[in-house]
Amino acid sequence: MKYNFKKIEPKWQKAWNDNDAFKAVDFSDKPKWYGLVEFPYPSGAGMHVGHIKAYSSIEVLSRKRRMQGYNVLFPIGFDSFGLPAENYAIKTNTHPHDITEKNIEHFSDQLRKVGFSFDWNRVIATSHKDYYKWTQWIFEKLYEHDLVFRSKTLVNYCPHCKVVLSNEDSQGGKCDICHSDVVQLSKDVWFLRITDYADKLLGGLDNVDYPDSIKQQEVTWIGKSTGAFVNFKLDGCDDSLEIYTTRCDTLYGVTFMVVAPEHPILDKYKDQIKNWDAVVDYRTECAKKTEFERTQIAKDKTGVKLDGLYAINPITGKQIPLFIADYVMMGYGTGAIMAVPAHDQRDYDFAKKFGMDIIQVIKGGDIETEAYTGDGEMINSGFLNGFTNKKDSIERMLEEIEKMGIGHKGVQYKMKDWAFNRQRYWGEPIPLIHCPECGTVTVPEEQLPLELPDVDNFEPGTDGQSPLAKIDSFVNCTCPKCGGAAKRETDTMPQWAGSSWYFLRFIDPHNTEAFADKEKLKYWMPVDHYNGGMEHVTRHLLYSRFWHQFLYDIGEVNTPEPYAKRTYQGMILGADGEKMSKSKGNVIDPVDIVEEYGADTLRTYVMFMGDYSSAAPWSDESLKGCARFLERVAALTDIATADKEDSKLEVKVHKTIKKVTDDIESMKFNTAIAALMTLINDFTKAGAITKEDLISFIKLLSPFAPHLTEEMWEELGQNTDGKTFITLAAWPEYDEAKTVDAVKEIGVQVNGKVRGSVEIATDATKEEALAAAREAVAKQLEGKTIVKEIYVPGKILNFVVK
RNA sequence: GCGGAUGUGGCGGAAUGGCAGACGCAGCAGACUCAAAAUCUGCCGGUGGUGACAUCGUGCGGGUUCAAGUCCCGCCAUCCGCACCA
Repeated sequence: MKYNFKKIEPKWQKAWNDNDAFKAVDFSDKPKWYGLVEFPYPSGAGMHVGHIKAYSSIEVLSRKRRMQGYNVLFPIGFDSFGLPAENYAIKTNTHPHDITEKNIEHFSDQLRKVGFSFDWNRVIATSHKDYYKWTQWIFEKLYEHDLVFRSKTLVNYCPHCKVVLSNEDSQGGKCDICHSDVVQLSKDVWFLRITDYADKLLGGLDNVDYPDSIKQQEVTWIGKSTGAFVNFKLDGCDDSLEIYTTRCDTLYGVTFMVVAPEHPILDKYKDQIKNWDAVVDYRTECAKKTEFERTQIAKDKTGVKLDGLYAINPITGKQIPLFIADYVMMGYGTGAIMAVPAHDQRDYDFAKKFGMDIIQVIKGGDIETEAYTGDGEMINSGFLNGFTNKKDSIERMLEEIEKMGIGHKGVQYKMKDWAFNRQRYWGEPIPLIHCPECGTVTVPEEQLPLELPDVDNFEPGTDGQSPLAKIDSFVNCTCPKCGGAAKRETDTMPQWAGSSWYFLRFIDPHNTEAFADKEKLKYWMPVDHYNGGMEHVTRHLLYSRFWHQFLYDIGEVNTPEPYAKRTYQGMILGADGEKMSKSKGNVIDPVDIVEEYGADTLRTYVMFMGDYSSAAPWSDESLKGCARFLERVAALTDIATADKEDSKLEVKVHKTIKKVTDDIESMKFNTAIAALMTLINDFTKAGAITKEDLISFIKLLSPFAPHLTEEMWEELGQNTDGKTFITLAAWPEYDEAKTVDAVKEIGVQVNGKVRGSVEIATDATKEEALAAAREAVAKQLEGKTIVKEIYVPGKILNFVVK
């Protein structure tokens, strides 16, 4: 058969579509399998080869599962709210809605051209009102359960995008969207109380199949630490200063305290602070720095001593000085620390610079040169003296602190609550109403969705308000509670809101009564396998687990965790080994490849190019190698003429079935394809093969190259009615007994070095094997005494000689 | 600094402790062709040797083992994530 991808790819895409070949059936008796990929943001640039790689793993697994008799749900949709569309709208004076719909069309077309086996009956888009109705509904549930709160605090702000960002959206001090420096501003912001779920988010990781790298990254991001809160009385004042520490047992070594420049205690006691001007100057200086700068200047400690304000070390009763310094952050712990210079390098550096006392309380190290952070016997510490175990001394001190009533045990997280409102247009309107009489009220459920109104000007206001604030007809409303005049919240939800629950909507995308039917949820959840990018681990993955855990807690879903298994793909780099980018001119457009080489070649290549979770550079030459492979596959119909199966070939076919079956399961797609290439080499050498062998071969290949194999399947007379697809045919079985060679060539070693090889029957006795081996290396054994003979059947023969 | 990963030919990469380099790419040689492309066949880690063969070889240094890319100890390098986190 000649390989004409231009003809066969549209032919089979149409046939699959016309026959609903990939339709997922609710409540089917077959075992269910829910495979998920991260739905794309429909950008103007169209699909990236990265999308193809990210989707191909679940695509291959889905196709294999269908052949193995599963009822497969493999859906696709669009994460269609977001800033790029809005920015583009501003630039080109168009409407984000129109741009988005056009891009969705374009993306759908591209995805179909690659032949992905999505169930297109279930397509969703987060910007459609029948979808965001339920995003708003879930938000209201969160609100009802006190997981939404408003607070005026220091938040991350992107001056370029003019929006407040969550901590997750400003990792590394850079805006997630435009990569410009984020600044810290005090703003009145809506938060989701994700920290209430910190322990559940941690604990849930024990019950899911995620790679360690992903689990570890989430654990680090959540950043749980256990320690103690301790109150230090301010000398001559009624107030105490509360600190957080993980080493309360070093209390005897505290020689000063440091508070963050933004700490409220400063303003309260500004009359007592004699050098208030210096304090204000220092604060101004700090406020100028971005979060990034502040954490980068880690070497040189700066600070100002508070003149006239002192604290009392509660355990020693000694008066100790107070400082402000920007190495203490307002956002972690209490924004104040007890400094133990002898055993904390930061405190040590600070103490050296400002001439503070350094009292050693743990034996070890050399306090003259640096802080000692290791373990050791407690000294200079009253009742703790002699303790050698850190755990015991902390325990004992905690007891004392609680007895004295100056503190208690506590837990801290690095993760912060989720800053949730965005001062932008193209997102879900937050369904809240501000009533002067009743306070904040949610939009009644029957009024959802709260529709995003049309706007002429998408430019965000300079006053830090969303474009919606300019629409009087939207802003002014009546309070659902008292009927009085009220105003709507005009900010919208962040990019991540819609994607925090989309996998649930796929289960029942057209439901108008609920976000999804409970019975259907019970049938399909959890997602069996979810593949996506490493960059979403501390964003989308964390957020969606949080929402799902919440929905579980209120009885809306039946599984505590949304995803049973999560994997990730490695990036496809440009041919130059650099990350693909327009400015470098190394971007590969998947549609160009489909047009020039066909979708099957593209699909096979992205799965063959290397280890799935590692980055690998694009190579046009290697791509051509895959095109050659498929051409050779097509030509196999010409040699499928043998009547009887060659027994050697039979073993090879069974071995390949086993290997491909197992390798796809463990996501070793590259070696699965390599095994098929090896088999085709064997087929070619044999000159003629049976039709049965060819059928097994094309079945194994069909998840990777579905169009070509579908055409061959038809050519081989297996699809006479036009709808008996290979895509739905039974996956080949192998016979374990037939995966073993009757005779195998085995290496023969002398003192661990290979000196020959010998063909040995699989059922040969040890004596027979050794006898044959002795002959094979007779030259090396001559004049030597054999000390030991090792025979590992099927593996190796080794003689230890003297 | 902490956490995770990786290090193997010219390149992408294979190897449940058992003949390192499967498979593919590139390269070389040959066939076909007036020629080129395509295709097919063969070779293809380094060094020495016409050759069978010898010898070295999986980031570096040690160790365990009949046998180490793989296990253990100590380094080095690169990538990713977190980071003055108290």
